Amino acid sequence: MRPTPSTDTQRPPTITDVAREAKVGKTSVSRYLNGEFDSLSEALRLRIQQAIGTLGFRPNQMARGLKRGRTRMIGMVVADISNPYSVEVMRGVEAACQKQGFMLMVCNSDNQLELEKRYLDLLTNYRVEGLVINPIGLPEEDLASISNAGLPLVIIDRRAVHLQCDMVGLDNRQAAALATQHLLQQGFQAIHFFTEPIGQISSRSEREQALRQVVAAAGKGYSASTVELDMADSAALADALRKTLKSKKRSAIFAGNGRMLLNVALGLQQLGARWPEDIGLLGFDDPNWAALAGSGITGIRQPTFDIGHAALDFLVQRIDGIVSPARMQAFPGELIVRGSTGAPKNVTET
Amino acid sequence: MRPTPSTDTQRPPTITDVAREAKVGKTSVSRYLNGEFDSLSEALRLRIQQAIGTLGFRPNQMARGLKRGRTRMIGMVVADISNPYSVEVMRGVEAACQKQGFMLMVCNSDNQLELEKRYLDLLTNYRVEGLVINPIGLPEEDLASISNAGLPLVIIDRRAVHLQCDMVGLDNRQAAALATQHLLQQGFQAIHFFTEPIGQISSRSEREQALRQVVAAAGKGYSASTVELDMADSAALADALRKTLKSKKRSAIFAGNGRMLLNVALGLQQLGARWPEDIGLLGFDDPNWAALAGSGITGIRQPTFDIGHAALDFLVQRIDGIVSPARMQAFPGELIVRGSTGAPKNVTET
DNA sequence: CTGTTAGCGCATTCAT
DNA sequence: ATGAATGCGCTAACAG
Repeated sequence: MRPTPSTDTQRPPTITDVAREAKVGKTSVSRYLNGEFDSLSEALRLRIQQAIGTLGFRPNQMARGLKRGRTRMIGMVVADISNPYSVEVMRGVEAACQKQGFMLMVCNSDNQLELEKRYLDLLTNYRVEGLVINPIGLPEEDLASISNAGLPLVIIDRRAVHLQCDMVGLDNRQAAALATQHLLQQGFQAIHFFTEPIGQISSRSEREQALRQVVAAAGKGYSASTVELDMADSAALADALRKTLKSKKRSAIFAGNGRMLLNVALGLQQLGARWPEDIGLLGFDDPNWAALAGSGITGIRQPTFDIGHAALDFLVQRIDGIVSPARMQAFPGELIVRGSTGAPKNVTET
Repeated sequence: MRPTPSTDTQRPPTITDVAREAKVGKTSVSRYLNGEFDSLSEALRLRIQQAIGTLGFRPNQMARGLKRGRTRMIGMVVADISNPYSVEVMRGVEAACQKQGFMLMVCNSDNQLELEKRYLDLLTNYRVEGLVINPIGLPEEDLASISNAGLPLVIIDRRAVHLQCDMVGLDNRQAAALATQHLLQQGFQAIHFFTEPIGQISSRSEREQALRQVVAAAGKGYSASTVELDMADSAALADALRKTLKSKKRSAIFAGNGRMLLNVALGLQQLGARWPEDIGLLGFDDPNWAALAGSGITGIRQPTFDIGHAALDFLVQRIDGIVSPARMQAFPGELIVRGSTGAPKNVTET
């Protein structure tokens, strides 16, 4: 007996096939699939189980979704999947999804607004039951239209002003203040905040504001500056670094996120500058390589997994029909101190 | 006029709603949706367009999928999403998906075999049209059952022996040989391959074999050893490192992937060992922080994005019905030389 | 060019 | 305890 001919691409067996094979009605099979064993005789249950096995039947989720009006799918759109921060958040979301019986569709908008829109559309069309989004900018209009359409939505790492929807993220003010105080304590007098363009992005502006506030409160003699940089523009970065290194005061660079921290560190290295001897260095996200770079880089660790998990929990509550005003959950950041913010000492040679 | 009452969760408008609103038949709306404008009068087209707009109608992909028998969804299961390698591959797959009009569902099996199985099941139930998988071990049985069910499948970074399906990955032998030759040229005599448990995982064993082969060909005086380590077991790692550091010969550690490289570097740092002074260091994956660690770490860069892209191209060909024996595409690796494999010199003090 | 009809695979009344 | 019939939103014949 030779294998099935070219028509190897059999369409998958349907509930009807199972019913026929088991010599029962489709209804009974459906009941079996939904675990309604109370209303099934032992005999039927066994026949059905048998039939499903021999046919290799798998219930079509599309059809179920269509019928029940719920797909058990969650969509997630991430601004930059190559940022480990996003990946960690995603892991939290996924773990929570699994506990709750949802399937996660992840899309990477790759920092392109157009792509983000497209994915939002697509996910909507696929009738996901909820959306977790870490938006690029903050296309409040687009998001509003989604939210208004009744689709539950939770935003990560951004605070929307005009939009009524749940938000989860870091307590940026607390975290930035914590780090800035540390820098001042360590004797740094000029703090340079290196960030991607702040624009309308709340997490960035909150970090900047808190930084400035703490520095201002420290009195004169202390200064804060902000450098907005495009991640791709390494020339601009080098310029800014050179300028910063010339500062008379004891200076430190505060990187707005893990990627920026990487770029800054690489840039400093190329310029032959070392931390903390030539300049202090500290960044958000505490990437896993932070201990390796020179004498280690001080960082702010975010509870990324929890953030993702919390986001999905919010979402599921909405899906389950809870009504409540928009909520906001801000997790505290933790300061991990390493060599790059060591006390000023120019004594390297013994 | 107060806002819509509690029933704010309106079900989305359907094609029927549009048809009624535009005073046309559902068929015409369907035609409109599918771009069959040739068979639509200007008048109808406009009315439909109008109706879609005012209703905010979005075609239900589930229903379309059910009807047409194709969902335009691709499933991807990744063994470890927190490995940047996987993320980069995923970006390649996603980019290709978009070009081809597919939607990608990504799942992270988190190195748990059970989870992997579950996700494979789930994706199958959702009737994805193809599967890209970077398997944990190589559950050939499970994969075989999928493949035999007629679902196109492409495996990433693994070579399946008994399984007939397309594979995409690195040319592990070439890459490992290239790196090993470099180490020998640089004067290293004992090469220690640090890897996660090799098991049935072809990429790992191929790397090891190529390494041993090159070392063997170099003649006596040269030696190769393999250390298999669980990523979580830092004590075992420390032990292994201590042992390696005691070696009389000029030694180098060859890390089996980026994560292992990170752990090794951190471990060495904790032991106070430096590269290349105390030991040579080199690893697969060339992580983006490699230049920052000490005098930089030499790495093997993989064309991850291309790998992902190629995988999806293979997959789509299968989906489009191409019949051909299992194919295998192996991309070459590139050696990025940095300080960690510098020539042996114990002259650090001037 | 346009509309009517009949399912896609499944869950759900409603009978029996 | 079981099954027949109906419809979810959409596309694809098949008529006009």
